[in-house]
Parts: sequence; structure tokens; C-alpha cells
Amino acid sequence: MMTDTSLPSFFFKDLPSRQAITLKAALFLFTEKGFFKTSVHDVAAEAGVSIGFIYHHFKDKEGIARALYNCLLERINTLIDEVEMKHKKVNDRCYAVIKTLFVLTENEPQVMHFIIHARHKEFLPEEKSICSTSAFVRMRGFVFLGIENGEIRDMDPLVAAMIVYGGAIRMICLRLDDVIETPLPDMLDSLWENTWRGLDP
Amino acid sequence: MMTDTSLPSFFFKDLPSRQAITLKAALFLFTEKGFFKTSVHDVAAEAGVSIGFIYHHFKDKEGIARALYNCLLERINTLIDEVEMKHKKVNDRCYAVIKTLFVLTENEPQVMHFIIHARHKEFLPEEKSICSTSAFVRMRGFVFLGIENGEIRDMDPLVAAMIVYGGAIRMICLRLDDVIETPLPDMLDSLWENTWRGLDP
DNA sequence: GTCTATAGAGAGATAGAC
DNA sequence: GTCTATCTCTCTATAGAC
Repeated sequence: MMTDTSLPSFFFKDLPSRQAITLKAALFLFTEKGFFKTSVHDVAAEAGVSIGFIYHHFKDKEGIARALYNCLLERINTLIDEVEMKHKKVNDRCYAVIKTLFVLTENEPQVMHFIIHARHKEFLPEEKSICSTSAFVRMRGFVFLGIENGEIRDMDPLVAAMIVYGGAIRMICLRLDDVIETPLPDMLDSLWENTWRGLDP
Repeated sequence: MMTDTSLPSFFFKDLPSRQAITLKAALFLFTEKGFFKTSVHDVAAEAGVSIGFIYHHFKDKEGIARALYNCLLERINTLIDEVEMKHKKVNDRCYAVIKTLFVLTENEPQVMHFIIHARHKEFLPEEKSICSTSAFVRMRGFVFLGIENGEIRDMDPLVAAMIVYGGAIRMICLRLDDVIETPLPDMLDSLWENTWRGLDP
């Protein structure tokens, strides 16, 4: 059974098509069954390529996950770039980041699952923790800036960052686990209004 | 090398000692190396028991994780019981729950890691998601009650629950990943003061 | 109940043809 | 670059003695 090639094509558009298809299949299987319960044979079968193809291009099983991880993180970074360019006020930036993540959760749950929910340290021990990743560091940076320039009440910057994004990330996790049944964008304004009330100077 | 038997003894006190030691060793290895990179032989060696002992008492490898999971969740439930009995105001209850989790994170990081951070669905597919678990449902229940009786501003109850616990859970994750270097209890009051500001009617 | 020895299967990785 | 066939090893689980 071949993976639907129309799925997250945006995320792999820089890669040769068969490698992109391979990563799509890996994303599907890794989020569905988990990294350790997915064999390289499974990925090959799902993608419709050979074992040899995979080992030639990705070196080993971890290489597939690594390529996938970097690819998706880079795209997330691009999305944050856009938010940063488009919005200057800290309130607007944080809101836009969360909105972007919420929309992504609805449209590409597998991407979000792999990025936010998977325990990378187990199968990518040498990669940086997802929280130390450029995208997440920059997200926290928006909050730090807000405290410096007085847009956010004076408080421990790290605490502020947790308040800003904690609720949203929690909602994403619960949505991916089907605990929340409402599409996240529908809850965005309520979430943000009440979150910001705690930060408004 | 035997695991330090003094570690999370509180959590296993109902079990015969060698089974408790086995679970301790499993907790150590599962959080350190991950479930899939830990073999049953590893657990046996770490605990100083035989393979046969483990298969006799836990049935299979998943059985170890399942016993561990249920054991720890039950204890967490007991802690929530205590909070519920001791505090009646919603504000106090939520604060106390978070404090309990923060203290637990510092004192028993492995317990917290296994409970909150591990992707159980991958190795315990039939168990309920951690978020659907009794303890977490009850935690959300405290918030729902607060909205009903007016202690929390009128808003979507789920959103309120995410705001209440989202920041705290996020901090726990980052603390376990060594992104946060400050002991969590030191940040508790700052976190709670600013979180509650968003919920206070 | 507890242990050791071992069976049996599956998966990661490679060799070598094309 | 791509594929198939296969090698090798590790790990789960069990059989059977004590």
C-alpha cells in the first residue's frame, strides 16, 4: 500500500521525489506505530522503494528519522520567520505563533505529532532536545523581548514563556491524543484572551 | 551493578521486595535508555534477578511496563486524594496539585519522567493515554468545579484547565530535559500568581 | 517459585549484480 | 544509483531441571 503522496508535500519540496515519498512513508509509520515498531522493511514497502535505496540515501534507520526531523524543523523555522516579519508587537507575535501551530495541528497532525510529541532522545540521542531547538528558543525569545520592552508584566522571563505557550502546547498534545475533540483554532481566541490577562501590564 | 534500592521505595511499598527492586531497575533503565533499547536481560541484570523470575511475575516485557505504570499512577492518585481532602478552595487545590508535581519532579525525576514524558502508547498500546488517566481527569475536574461555582472566570472549561496546568506541565518537561536549571518549587509562586491572574473573576 | 540454557524469529545492515 | 538476496546478531519467550 502506497502512502498518499499528496499529504505533507509542502514539507519535503526541496528533496528528490522518491526521497520525499520515503520520508512521507516514514512519518506516517513512525507516528502511527512508533519508530521502534517500524522496520526499515516497513518503510520501504509503504514508500514503494527498495531497502537498498533507503540505506543508500539515509545511511541507516536513524538516518531516516534524522532527515525527517531536520526537514520538519526547518519548515517550522520558516513559519516562525514569517510570523516575525509580519508582526512586531509581542502580543501579536505570540498569538500568531500559536495560531500557526494550531492550524498545523489540524492540517498536518502527523507532522505536529512527530515534532512535538515523539521522544526524539530515544531514537535520535545525539540531536538536540526539541525544546532547545531553534524554533522553540525563538518562540521564548519573543516573550523575553516583551518583558524587556514592557509589553509583558515584569516577571521571571522563563515563567512568562511557560505561561504564554504552556496552555497551547498542552492543547496540541491533547488534541493529537484525541482527548480534545474541538478543532484548536476554534478555541484560540478564548485561550489567548485569558492567557494574556495574566501577562498584561 | 545493582540499582540503589533506596530510590523510589515509596512507590512500590505494596509489592514483595524483589518485585519492587525489579520495577525500580526497570524504571531506571526505561527512563535512562528508553523502553525499546532496554532488554529484559538488562532489567534482570540491573535488578540482580533472573530472567525466569521476571517472566514468571510480569508475564512479558510489556507486563513490566504495565506494572510500573499502574503502580506509579496509583500513587499519584493517592497524592491527589490528599490534596483534595486538605484543600477546598479551587485556587488552593490547583496550587497544591502543581506544588506536589513540582516536588515530585525534584525528588523523583525518574518517576515523573516515566509518568509524564514517556510515550506510553508506543509500548503500552492498550493502556489509556496518560491524559485520560484518573489523576489527570480529576485535576481537570478541580478546574471545572471552579468555573461552576464562580471561583474562576466564566470561560470554556477545557481552555481554563489548559491554562491552569499547561504552564506547570511545560515546566516539568523542560526541567526533566535539563532546559530549566532552577528547581521548580522556587518558581512556583511566580508561576501561580501570574497564571491565576488570567482566571480570577 | 526460581533458575539456566536454548529455541526461534525478526530486524538492521551489507554484498554484489545490474 | 538501484535492486535482491542474505548474513548476522540480538532479543523475546519458553522448556525443563531443581
